[in-house]
Amino acid sequence: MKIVFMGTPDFAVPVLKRLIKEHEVVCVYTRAPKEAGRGKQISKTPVHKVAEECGIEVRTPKTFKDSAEQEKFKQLKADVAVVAAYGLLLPQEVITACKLGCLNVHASLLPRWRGASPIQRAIEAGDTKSGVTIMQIVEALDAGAMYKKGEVEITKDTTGGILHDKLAEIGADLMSEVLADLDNIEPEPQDESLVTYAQKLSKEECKIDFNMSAEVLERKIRAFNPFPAMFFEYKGERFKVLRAKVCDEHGVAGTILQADNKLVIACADKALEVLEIQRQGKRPMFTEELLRGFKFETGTLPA
RNA sequence: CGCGGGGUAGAGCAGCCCGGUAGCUCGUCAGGCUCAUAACCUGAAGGUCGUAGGUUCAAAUCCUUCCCCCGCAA
Repeated sequence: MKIVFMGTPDFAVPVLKRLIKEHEVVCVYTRAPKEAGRGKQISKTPVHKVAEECGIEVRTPKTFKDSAEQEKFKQLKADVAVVAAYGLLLPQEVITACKLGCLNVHASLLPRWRGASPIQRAIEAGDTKSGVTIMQIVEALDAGAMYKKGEVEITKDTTGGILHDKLAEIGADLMSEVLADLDNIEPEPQDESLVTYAQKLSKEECKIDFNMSAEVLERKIRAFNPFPAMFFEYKGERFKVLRAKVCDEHGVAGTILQADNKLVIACADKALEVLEIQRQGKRPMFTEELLRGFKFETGTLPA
Protein backbone atom coordinates (compact mmCIF):
# COMPACT_ATOMS: atom_id res chain seq x y z
CA MET A 1 0.00 0.00 0.00
CA LYS A 2 0.97 3.61 -0.49
CA ILE A 3 1.19 5.13 2.97
CA VAL A 4 1.68 8.60 4.37
CA PHE A 5 3.23 8.48 7.85
CA MET A 6 2.80 11.20 10.43
CA GLY A 7 4.71 11.04 13.70
CA THR A 8 7.30 12.77 15.84
CA PRO A 9 8.95 11.17 18.90
CA ASP A 10 10.75 7.88 19.58
CA PHE A 11 7.45 6.16 20.20
CA ALA A 12 6.58 6.53 16.51
CA VAL A 13 9.87 5.14 15.19
CA PRO A 14 9.20 1.37 15.44
CA VAL A 15 5.88 1.84 13.65
CA LEU A 16 7.53 3.85 10.88
CA LYS A 17 10.30 1.30 10.45
CA ARG A 18 7.81 -1.52 10.16
CA LEU A 19 5.76 0.34 7.55
CA ILE A 20 8.87 1.06 5.52
CA LYS A 21 9.67 -2.62 5.53
CA GLU A 22 6.21 -3.81 4.56
CA HIS A 23 4.71 -1.03 2.46
CA GLU A 24 5.52 1.95 0.30
CA VAL A 25 5.87 5.00 2.54
CA VAL A 26 5.56 7.85 0.09
CA CYS A 27 6.00 10.75 2.49
CA VAL A 28 6.63 11.42 6.18
CA TYR A 29 5.16 14.33 8.10
CA THR A 30 6.76 15.34 11.39
CA ARG A 31 7.22 18.37 13.61
CA ALA A 32 9.73 20.91 12.38
CA PRO A 33 13.28 20.79 13.77
CA LYS A 34 13.73 23.10 16.73
CA GLU A 35 16.23 24.23 19.31
CA ALA A 36 16.65 21.48 21.82
CA GLY A 37 19.15 19.89 24.15
CA ARG A 38 22.39 21.23 25.60
CA GLY A 39 23.77 24.07 23.55
CA LYS A 40 20.33 24.61 22.04
CA GLN A 41 21.26 22.99 18.78
CA ILE A 42 18.61 22.81 16.10
CA SER A 43 17.67 19.16 16.05
CA LYS A 44 15.40 17.04 13.91
CA THR A 45 12.76 14.77 15.42
CA PRO A 46 13.51 11.03 15.76
CA VAL A 47 11.01 10.30 13.00
CA HIS A 48 12.64 12.91 10.78
CA LYS A 49 16.05 11.26 11.11
CA VAL A 50 14.78 7.78 10.31
CA ALA A 51 12.83 9.00 7.31
CA GLU A 52 15.86 10.81 5.97
CA GLU A 53 18.09 7.79 6.40
CA CYS A 54 15.62 5.82 4.37
CA GLY A 55 15.48 8.43 1.66
CA ILE A 56 11.84 9.34 2.19
CA GLU A 57 10.50 12.83 1.57
CA VAL A 58 9.95 14.69 4.85
CA ARG A 59 7.49 17.53 5.32
CA THR A 60 7.26 19.71 8.42
CA PRO A 61 4.26 22.02 8.08
CA LYS A 62 3.41 24.10 11.14
CA THR A 63 -0.30 23.64 10.55
CA PHE A 64 -2.81 22.01 8.23
CA LYS A 65 -5.27 24.86 8.42
CA ASP A 66 -4.49 26.39 5.04
CA SER A 67 -5.84 24.75 1.92
CA ALA A 68 -2.49 24.78 0.12
CA GLU A 69 -1.04 22.36 2.69
CA GLN A 70 -4.16 20.21 2.54
CA GLU A 71 -3.91 20.08 -1.25
CA LYS A 72 -0.26 18.99 -1.12
CA PHE A 73 -1.33 16.17 1.15
CA LYS A 74 -4.08 15.06 -1.22
CA GLN A 75 -1.71 15.09 -4.17
CA LEU A 76 0.25 12.23 -2.59
CA LYS A 77 -2.73 10.04 -3.46
CA ALA A 78 -1.86 7.62 -0.67
CA ASP A 79 -4.10 4.68 0.19
CA VAL A 80 -3.96 5.32 3.90
CA ALA A 81 -2.43 7.73 6.43
CA VAL A 82 -0.85 6.33 9.61
CA VAL A 83 -0.47 8.67 12.58
CA ALA A 84 1.66 7.98 15.69
CA ALA A 85 2.14 10.76 18.22
CA TYR A 86 2.35 13.43 15.54
CA GLY A 87 1.52 16.42 17.67
CA LEU A 88 -0.68 18.32 15.21
CA LEU A 89 -4.45 18.18 14.96
CA LEU A 90 -5.73 17.15 11.57
CA PRO A 91 -8.70 18.86 9.91
CA GLN A 92 -11.48 16.88 8.29
CA GLU A 93 -10.05 17.53 4.80
CA VAL A 94 -6.89 15.63 5.69
CA ILE A 95 -8.62 12.86 7.62
CA THR A 96 -10.74 11.99 4.61
CA ALA A 97 -8.10 12.58 1.96
CA CYS A 98 -6.92 8.98 1.71
CA LYS A 99 -9.30 6.41 0.34
CA LEU A 100 -8.80 3.96 3.19
CA GLY A 101 -8.80 6.68 5.81
CA CYS A 102 -6.50 7.70 8.58
CA LEU A 103 -5.30 5.32 11.31
CA ASN A 104 -3.79 6.12 14.67
CA VAL A 105 -1.61 4.22 17.16
CA HIS A 106 -2.43 5.24 20.70
CA ALA A 107 -0.49 4.05 23.76
CA SER A 108 -3.40 3.05 25.97
CA LEU A 109 -6.38 0.74 26.13
CA LEU A 110 -8.96 3.21 24.90
CA PRO A 111 -11.26 4.72 25.92
CA ARG A 112 -9.10 4.88 29.04
CA TRP A 113 -6.34 7.50 28.84
CA ARG A 114 -7.08 9.58 25.82
CA GLY A 115 -4.61 12.42 25.44
CA ALA A 116 -0.99 13.36 25.82
CA SER A 117 0.76 11.05 28.32
CA PRO A 118 -1.20 7.80 28.51
CA ILE A 119 1.80 5.59 29.31
CA GLN A 120 2.90 7.40 32.44
CA ARG A 121 -0.61 8.12 33.65
CA ALA A 122 -1.54 4.45 33.58
CA ILE A 123 1.35 3.52 35.85
CA GLU A 124 0.81 6.54 38.08
CA ALA A 125 -2.84 5.63 38.56
CA GLY A 126 -1.94 2.11 39.61
CA ASP A 127 -3.52 0.38 36.59
CA THR A 128 -2.65 -3.30 36.40
CA LYS A 129 -2.56 -3.28 32.63
CA SER A 130 -1.84 -0.96 29.76
CA GLY A 131 -1.71 -1.43 26.04
CA VAL A 132 -1.97 -0.07 22.54
CA THR A 133 -5.06 0.72 20.49
CA ILE A 134 -5.22 1.07 16.72
CA MET A 135 -8.12 3.28 15.77
CA GLN A 136 -9.58 5.65 13.24
CA ILE A 137 -8.73 9.30 13.42
CA VAL A 138 -11.65 11.61 13.94
CA GLU A 139 -11.64 15.31 14.67
CA ALA A 140 -12.23 14.84 18.38
CA LEU A 141 -9.07 13.89 20.30
CA ASP A 142 -8.41 10.13 20.34
CA ALA A 143 -12.13 9.41 20.01
CA GLY A 144 -12.25 7.27 16.85
CA ALA A 145 -13.59 3.75 16.52
CA MET A 146 -11.12 1.01 17.42
CA TYR A 147 -9.74 -1.73 15.17
CA LYS A 148 -7.52 -3.68 17.49
CA LYS A 149 -5.92 -3.62 20.92
CA GLY A 150 -2.88 -5.23 22.52
CA GLU A 151 -2.48 -5.56 26.27
CA VAL A 152 0.60 -5.38 28.49
CA GLU A 153 0.71 -6.16 32.18
CA ILE A 154 1.96 -3.45 34.53
CA THR A 155 4.00 -4.94 37.36
CA LYS A 156 5.92 -3.47 40.30
CA ASP A 157 8.97 -3.26 38.04
CA THR A 158 7.28 -1.52 35.13
CA THR A 159 8.74 1.94 34.61
CA GLY A 160 7.49 4.52 32.15
CA GLY A 161 10.50 3.91 29.96
CA ILE A 162 10.08 0.14 29.87
CA LEU A 163 6.38 0.40 29.12
CA HIS A 164 7.01 3.03 26.45
CA ASP A 165 9.40 0.75 24.59
CA LYS A 166 7.14 -2.29 24.86
CA LEU A 167 4.11 -0.39 23.64
CA ALA A 168 6.01 1.10 20.72
CA GLU A 169 6.93 -2.41 19.55
CA ILE A 170 3.44 -3.76 20.07
CA GLY A 171 2.06 -0.74 18.24
CA ALA A 172 4.20 -1.60 15.24
CA ASP A 173 2.96 -5.21 15.28
CA LEU A 174 -0.67 -4.25 15.62
CA MET A 175 -0.58 -1.59 12.95
CA SER A 176 1.00 -4.07 10.61
CA GLU A 177 -1.75 -6.61 11.32
CA VAL A 178 -4.56 -4.11 10.95
CA LEU A 179 -3.25 -2.80 7.63
CA ALA A 180 -2.96 -6.33 6.31
CA ASP A 181 -6.55 -7.05 7.19
CA LEU A 182 -8.17 -3.65 6.92
CA ASP A 183 -11.10 -4.75 4.77
CA ASN A 184 -12.22 -7.42 7.20
CA ILE A 185 -12.07 -5.61 10.53
CA GLU A 186 -15.12 -3.77 11.70
CA PRO A 187 -14.03 -0.87 13.95
CA GLU A 188 -15.74 -0.77 17.31
CA PRO A 189 -16.95 2.56 18.75
CA GLN A 190 -15.51 3.70 22.09
CA ASP A 191 -17.72 3.54 25.16
CA GLU A 192 -17.94 7.21 26.07
CA SER A 193 -18.90 6.43 29.65
CA LEU A 194 -15.45 4.92 30.30
CA VAL A 195 -13.39 7.80 28.92
CA THR A 196 -10.53 9.22 30.99
CA TYR A 197 -7.94 11.78 29.94
CA ALA A 198 -4.18 11.65 30.44
CA GLN A 199 -3.00 15.10 31.30
CA LYS A 200 0.29 16.25 29.83
CA LEU A 201 3.27 15.82 32.18
CA SER A 202 4.46 18.96 33.88
CA LYS A 203 7.73 19.77 35.65
CA GLU A 204 5.85 21.02 38.64
CA GLU A 205 4.36 17.66 39.56
CA CYS A 206 7.86 16.11 39.53
CA LYS A 207 8.90 17.75 42.77
CA ILE A 208 8.33 15.11 45.41
CA ASP A 209 5.75 16.11 47.98
CA PHE A 210 6.39 13.89 50.97
CA ASN A 211 2.97 14.80 52.30
CA MET A 212 1.60 12.32 49.81
CA SER A 213 1.39 8.65 50.64
CA ALA A 214 4.41 6.44 50.01
CA GLU A 215 2.41 4.22 47.64
CA VAL A 216 1.39 7.12 45.43
CA LEU A 217 4.90 8.53 45.35
CA GLU A 218 6.39 5.16 44.47
CA ARG A 219 4.07 4.94 41.48
CA LYS A 220 4.88 8.45 40.33
CA ILE A 221 8.60 7.71 40.63
CA ARG A 222 8.19 4.55 38.58
CA ALA A 223 5.92 6.20 36.01
CA PHE A 224 8.23 9.17 35.50
CA ASN A 225 11.39 7.08 35.14
CA PRO A 226 13.44 7.87 33.15
CA PHE A 227 11.62 11.03 32.10
CA PRO A 228 10.86 13.55 33.44
CA ALA A 229 11.91 11.98 36.80
CA MET A 230 10.69 12.83 40.28
CA PHE A 231 13.15 14.75 42.47
CA PHE A 232 13.72 16.36 45.84
CA GLU A 233 16.13 19.08 46.92
CA TYR A 234 18.71 18.81 49.65
CA LYS A 235 21.04 21.66 50.59
CA GLY A 236 20.32 23.42 47.33
CA GLU A 237 21.11 20.40 45.22
CA ARG A 238 18.63 18.43 43.17
CA PHE A 239 18.39 14.67 43.53
CA LYS A 240 16.36 12.67 41.06
CA VAL A 241 14.77 9.58 42.54
CA LEU A 242 14.68 6.94 39.84
CA ARG A 243 13.51 3.98 41.86
CA ALA A 244 12.14 3.55 45.35
CA LYS A 245 10.13 1.16 47.42
CA VAL A 246 7.57 1.61 50.12
CA CYS A 247 8.80 0.57 53.53
CA ASP A 248 6.99 0.20 56.79
CA GLU A 249 8.55 2.98 58.82
CA HIS A 250 6.93 6.10 60.14
CA GLY A 251 7.89 9.66 60.92
CA VAL A 252 7.10 13.30 60.22
CA ALA A 253 6.59 13.64 56.46
CA GLY A 254 9.80 14.74 54.74
CA THR A 255 12.12 13.61 57.51
CA ILE A 256 15.17 11.56 56.64
CA LEU A 257 14.85 8.50 58.87
CA GLN A 258 17.93 6.59 57.76
CA ALA A 259 20.99 7.73 55.86
CA ASP A 260 23.80 5.33 56.68
CA ASN A 261 23.63 2.49 54.19
CA LYS A 262 20.01 3.06 53.23
CA LEU A 263 18.17 6.28 52.48
CA VAL A 264 14.71 6.23 54.00
CA ILE A 265 12.45 9.26 53.98
CA ALA A 266 9.12 9.51 55.78
CA CYS A 267 5.95 10.22 53.82
CA ALA A 268 2.37 11.01 54.87
CA ASP A 269 1.94 7.38 55.88
CA LYS A 270 4.81 4.85 55.82
CA ALA A 271 8.09 5.83 54.14
CA LEU A 272 10.09 5.56 50.94
CA GLU A 273 13.41 3.81 50.63
CA VAL A 274 15.29 5.41 47.76
CA LEU A 275 16.92 2.66 45.68
CA GLU A 276 18.30 4.53 42.68
CA ILE A 277 19.25 8.15 42.74
CA GLN A 278 20.89 10.76 40.54
CA ARG A 279 22.71 13.71 42.04
CA GLN A 280 22.63 16.79 39.83
CA GLY A 281 25.57 16.73 37.45
CA LYS A 282 26.18 13.04 38.10
CA ARG A 283 25.10 9.82 36.51
CA PRO A 284 22.32 7.69 37.98
CA MET A 285 23.51 5.20 40.61
CA PHE A 286 22.36 2.90 43.35
CA THR A 287 21.70 4.83 46.53
CA GLU A 288 24.08 2.56 48.43
CA GLU A 289 26.92 3.70 46.19
CA LEU A 290 26.19 7.38 46.63
CA LEU A 291 25.98 6.99 50.39
CA ARG A 292 29.56 5.70 50.54
CA GLY A 293 30.84 9.08 49.58
CA PHE A 294 27.98 11.49 50.06
CA LYS A 295 26.34 11.94 53.45
CA PHE A 296 22.78 12.98 54.11
CA GLU A 297 21.99 14.07 57.65
CA THR A 298 18.99 12.60 59.34
CA GLY A 299 16.50 15.38 59.97
CA THR A 300 14.04 17.39 57.97
CA LEU A 301 14.57 17.94 54.26
CA PRO A 302 15.23 21.57 53.37
CA ALA A 303 12.85 22.78 50.68
C1' C B 1 28.12 31.30 21.27
C1' G B 2 21.39 29.63 26.24
C1' C B 3 22.88 28.71 31.96
C1' G B 4 25.60 25.33 35.07
C1' G B 5 28.05 20.88 37.65
C1' G B 6 31.57 16.93 37.07
C1' G B 7 36.00 13.48 35.33
C1' U B 8 41.17 11.90 42.02
C1' A B 9 42.60 3.54 43.74
C1' G B 10 37.58 -1.46 41.60
C1' A B 11 32.83 1.86 43.49
C1' G B 12 31.12 6.43 45.78
C1' C B 13 33.16 11.00 47.51
C1' A B 14 36.70 14.90 49.99
C1' G B 15 40.97 17.79 48.85
C1' C B 16 41.18 22.75 44.50
C1' C B 17 39.29 29.28 46.43
C1' C B 18 44.52 30.11 49.99
C1' G B 19 50.19 25.50 44.99
C1' G B 20 54.37 22.20 49.31
C1' U B 21 54.60 13.92 51.17
C1' A B 22 47.34 11.45 47.95
C1' G B 23 42.78 11.32 51.92
C1' C B 24 37.70 9.29 53.56
C1' U B 25 33.65 5.51 53.35
C1' C B 26 33.32 0.81 51.05
C1' G B 27 35.29 -3.16 48.12
C1' U B 28 39.64 -6.55 47.30
C1' C B 29 43.72 -9.56 49.52
C1' A B 30 46.29 -11.53 54.02
C1' G B 31 46.15 -12.48 59.16
C1' G B 32 43.35 -12.43 63.91
C1' C B 33 38.83 -13.06 66.88
C1' U B 34 34.48 -16.30 66.70
C1' C B 35 30.49 -22.33 66.89
C1' A B 36 29.90 -19.04 62.81
C1' U B 37 29.29 -14.61 59.70
C1' A B 38 27.94 -10.10 54.91
C1' A B 39 29.85 -8.63 62.08
C1' C B 40 34.40 -7.01 64.73
C1' C B 41 40.09 -6.17 65.13
C1' U B 42 45.00 -5.72 62.62
C1' G B 43 47.77 -5.20 58.31
C1' A B 44 48.57 -4.91 52.91
C1' A B 45 48.02 -4.15 47.81
C1' G B 46 45.93 -0.81 44.49
C1' G B 47 46.56 6.27 41.64
C1' U B 48 50.11 8.70 34.57
C1' C B 49 44.61 13.11 40.14
C1' G B 50 40.41 12.72 32.00
C1' U B 51 44.04 14.65 27.75
C1' A B 52 47.89 17.97 25.84
C1' G B 53 50.56 22.20 26.79
C1' G B 54 51.87 26.62 29.93
C1' U B 55 53.34 29.34 34.64
C1' U B 56 56.50 27.83 38.96
C1' C B 57 61.99 25.71 42.76
C1' A B 58 57.36 22.91 43.23
C1' A B 59 50.71 21.81 40.13
C1' A B 60 45.14 17.33 41.81
C1' U B 61 45.35 22.66 43.15
C1' C B 62 46.65 28.53 38.93
C1' C B 63 46.16 29.51 33.12
C1' U B 64 44.98 27.48 28.14
C1' U B 65 43.63 23.21 24.42
C1' C B 66 40.94 18.99 23.44
C1' C B 67 37.95 14.56 24.84
C1' C B 68 34.03 12.39 27.81
C1' C B 69 29.62 12.39 31.51
C1' C B 70 25.54 14.96 33.60
C1' G B 71 21.85 18.85 35.74
C1' C B 72 18.75 23.17 34.22
C1' A B 73 16.31 25.21 30.24
C1' A B 74 13.92 23.88 25.56
